[in-house]
Amino acid sequence: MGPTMDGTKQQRRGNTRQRIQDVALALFAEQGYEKTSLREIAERLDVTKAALYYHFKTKEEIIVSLFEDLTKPILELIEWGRGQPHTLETKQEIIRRYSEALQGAEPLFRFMQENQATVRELRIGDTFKDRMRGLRDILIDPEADLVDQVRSVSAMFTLHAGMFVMQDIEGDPEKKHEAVLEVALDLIAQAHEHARGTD
Amino acid sequence: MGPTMDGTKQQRRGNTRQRIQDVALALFAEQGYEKTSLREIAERLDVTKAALYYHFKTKEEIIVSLFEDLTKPILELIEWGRGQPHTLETKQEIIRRYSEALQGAEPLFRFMQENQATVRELRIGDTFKDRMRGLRDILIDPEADLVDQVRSVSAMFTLHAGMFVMQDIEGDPEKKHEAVLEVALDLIAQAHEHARGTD
Amino acid sequence: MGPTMDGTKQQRRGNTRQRIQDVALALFAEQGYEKTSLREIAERLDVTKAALYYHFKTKEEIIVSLFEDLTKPILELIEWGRGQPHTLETKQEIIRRYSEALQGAEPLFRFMQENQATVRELRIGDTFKDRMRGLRDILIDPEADLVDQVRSVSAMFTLHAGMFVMQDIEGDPEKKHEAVLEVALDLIAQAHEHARGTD
Amino acid sequence: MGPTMDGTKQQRRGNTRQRIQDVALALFAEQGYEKTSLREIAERLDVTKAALYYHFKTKEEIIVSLFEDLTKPILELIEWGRGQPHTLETKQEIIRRYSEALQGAEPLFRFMQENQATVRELRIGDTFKDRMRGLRDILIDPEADLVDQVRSVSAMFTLHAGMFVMQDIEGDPEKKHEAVLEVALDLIAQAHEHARGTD
DNA sequence: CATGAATGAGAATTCATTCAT
DNA sequence: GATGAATGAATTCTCATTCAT
Repeated sequence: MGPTMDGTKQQRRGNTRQRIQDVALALFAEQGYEKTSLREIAERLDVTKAALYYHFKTKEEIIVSLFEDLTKPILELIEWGRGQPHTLETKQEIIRRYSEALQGAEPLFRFMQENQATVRELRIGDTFKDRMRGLRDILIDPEADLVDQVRSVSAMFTLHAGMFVMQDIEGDPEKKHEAVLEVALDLIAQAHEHARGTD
Repeated sequence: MGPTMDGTKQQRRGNTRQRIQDVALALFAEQGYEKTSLREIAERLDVTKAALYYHFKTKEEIIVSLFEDLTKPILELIEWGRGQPHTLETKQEIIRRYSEALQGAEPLFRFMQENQATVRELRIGDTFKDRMRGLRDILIDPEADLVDQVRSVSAMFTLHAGMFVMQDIEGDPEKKHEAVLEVALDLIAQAHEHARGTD
Repeated sequence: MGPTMDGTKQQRRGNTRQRIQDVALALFAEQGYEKTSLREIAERLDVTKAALYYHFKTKEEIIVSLFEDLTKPILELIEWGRGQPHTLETKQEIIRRYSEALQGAEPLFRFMQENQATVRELRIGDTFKDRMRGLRDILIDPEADLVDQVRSVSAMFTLHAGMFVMQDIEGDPEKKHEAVLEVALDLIAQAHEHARGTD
Repeated sequence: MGPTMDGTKQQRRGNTRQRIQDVALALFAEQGYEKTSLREIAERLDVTKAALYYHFKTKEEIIVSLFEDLTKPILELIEWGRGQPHTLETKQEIIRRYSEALQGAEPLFRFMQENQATVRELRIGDTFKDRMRGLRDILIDPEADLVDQVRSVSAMFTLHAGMFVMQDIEGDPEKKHEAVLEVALDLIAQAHEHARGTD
């Protein structure tokens, strides 16, 4: 007498919350947050709007929960980075792992990138900005040349651009990804070298 | 008993269309397109919503008109670039002028960047993408190494990042701008050099 | 074989039913019936909404049960009054005991007074009106002068007003209560005297 | 081509706001505030819900506007009373004019009385309480005997009771009204006399 | 040029209620 | 005795848009 008596009907177990998150994220990423209505999410799941409200108190809470669940790796990355010496190796490791984290939650980050205006007004807005700043502060030497500071920021944004803009450049995705990572690592290396020379 | 009975009130001549555009752009850039209602725009201008409809047939047309008015420099830049040889000098000139164009219409580009999901669904979406691609095709050598192609794209995005993300790095705005430009030019130069070697 | 099937005093072992009533009454009295949701009641008790439905078939049944439990003294008072002669003493006793009944179930009566529009649509509405009429018919001599009939009604309402409006007049609560009772008794006495004179 | 082209259609002039107020007050008084939905009001007027929102920003604003329009006489009465000496004549005049004011806006006052719990949460709640206190302070001598203070309050509440409760006592409405007024005046007189004696 | 009045569609949210477990 | 999960109906409110004047 398990909770699933047949495989034909949908499994109404404890996974509804998860399914809401999945569908919501897909729609948010595709159409944007404002353009995605709860009606649409509910319809796609074949439940009522009220069911969504059983699992999430507000529409915002859906995106907040996604954010919290999916950006944990980045939070951990920042915490790890803070404890490391500001060496080139650390920075390279940050870039590499950040790249991986981005890929691990691609739809969420596409959403964050394409709905910045919206996100700014949401509760996650500040949290997100804080994290970006956290990463930046690990990558940047505050006394470094301004140009090199820009290089570090540029490295991060190259990864972002790599996710979205590079998509319509032809080529093997795997290869493109490697190329993006290489440019980012290169920028970081350039930024770091000069800084050393300046020391 | 015309609309202007005294000269004390603001000059309600023929500039209403322009004023609508200004206020709309400011609000779109600040809050996003969906979150900005026509009521809000009208209120800020102290006219009725219906007045907006005298000047623009739809809400979308307001943003379209802004886009068309403000991105003309970029369109011209692309046309100019297409007629030039693919030399480093050309590319550098493109980067320089693109940077200027971005600054000349900062709120619009901030809006485009922060409302990508929305923009994609709007009529301007495709136009914008086409322009980005136009620029890219001038900057990129299709036979170049993938890594160098990424460098070129990265140069463009460094300019974008420079507009928005760099804002909360401290420093003289003028100097920051120069630094951003330098990194972009540097990336372009690196991309070009290798390509030459490959030739 | 229902969980509550005895006519004697309740005080069931599982006191949840009682707790629901207590919390519900407190909230109904504070915020009104419509503004108080079952979710709120359940949350305050730290049970689920469904638990409420185990004890009461509907929201209305909660207030009905409260009404029935708490107005029994008044029902008994009416029954007692009906068997008495229409003397001044009887009327005075009614007023005195009514005043006590009101105080014994203050939150309920505050609720009834402040939610008349709602109560009217509920099942208890008619019952309540019947009781009020019952009391009135004991206090009023139908052949008495209209002015004296008003005096009798006014006596009752003075008690009501005493409960709620007098609260923000300063003074010892006990003393205020006595003063209210005195005015009510006085009105009844005046009404009665004239009636006698008319006889 | 005046605003009315035919008599068949409803007169869509400047009276919609007024019509909304009328229908809303009727429904609020009949069913209570919460039980009356904007849909119902709109349907009864044969306009859309959105039309209501053109004239009133929120549901609450409808009742606020009614309150402000209809209780002005009472406000003026209080202001007048404040400037008068605290004689019996003044108090009697207050009672008389208050009684008239109540009758002039009967549905509103019935609504206020029967929806006190709701009104308390609304913006008008405090205003209303203030007015009641204003009246009370004119009628009451603060150094008077507590019993006489109660008499004054009771006079006011007799008028209230007279509006609503007396309805189901048989008799000519005009006569009943006079009787109610007489009892109220009587209470005020009794309260005043004693006070004089105490002075 | 512009307004006043209105609409139709749709949004997020809340509620009392149900029922299998 | 109670819960977890869900529903259906309703609610307040907002928005882009229209049109006669």
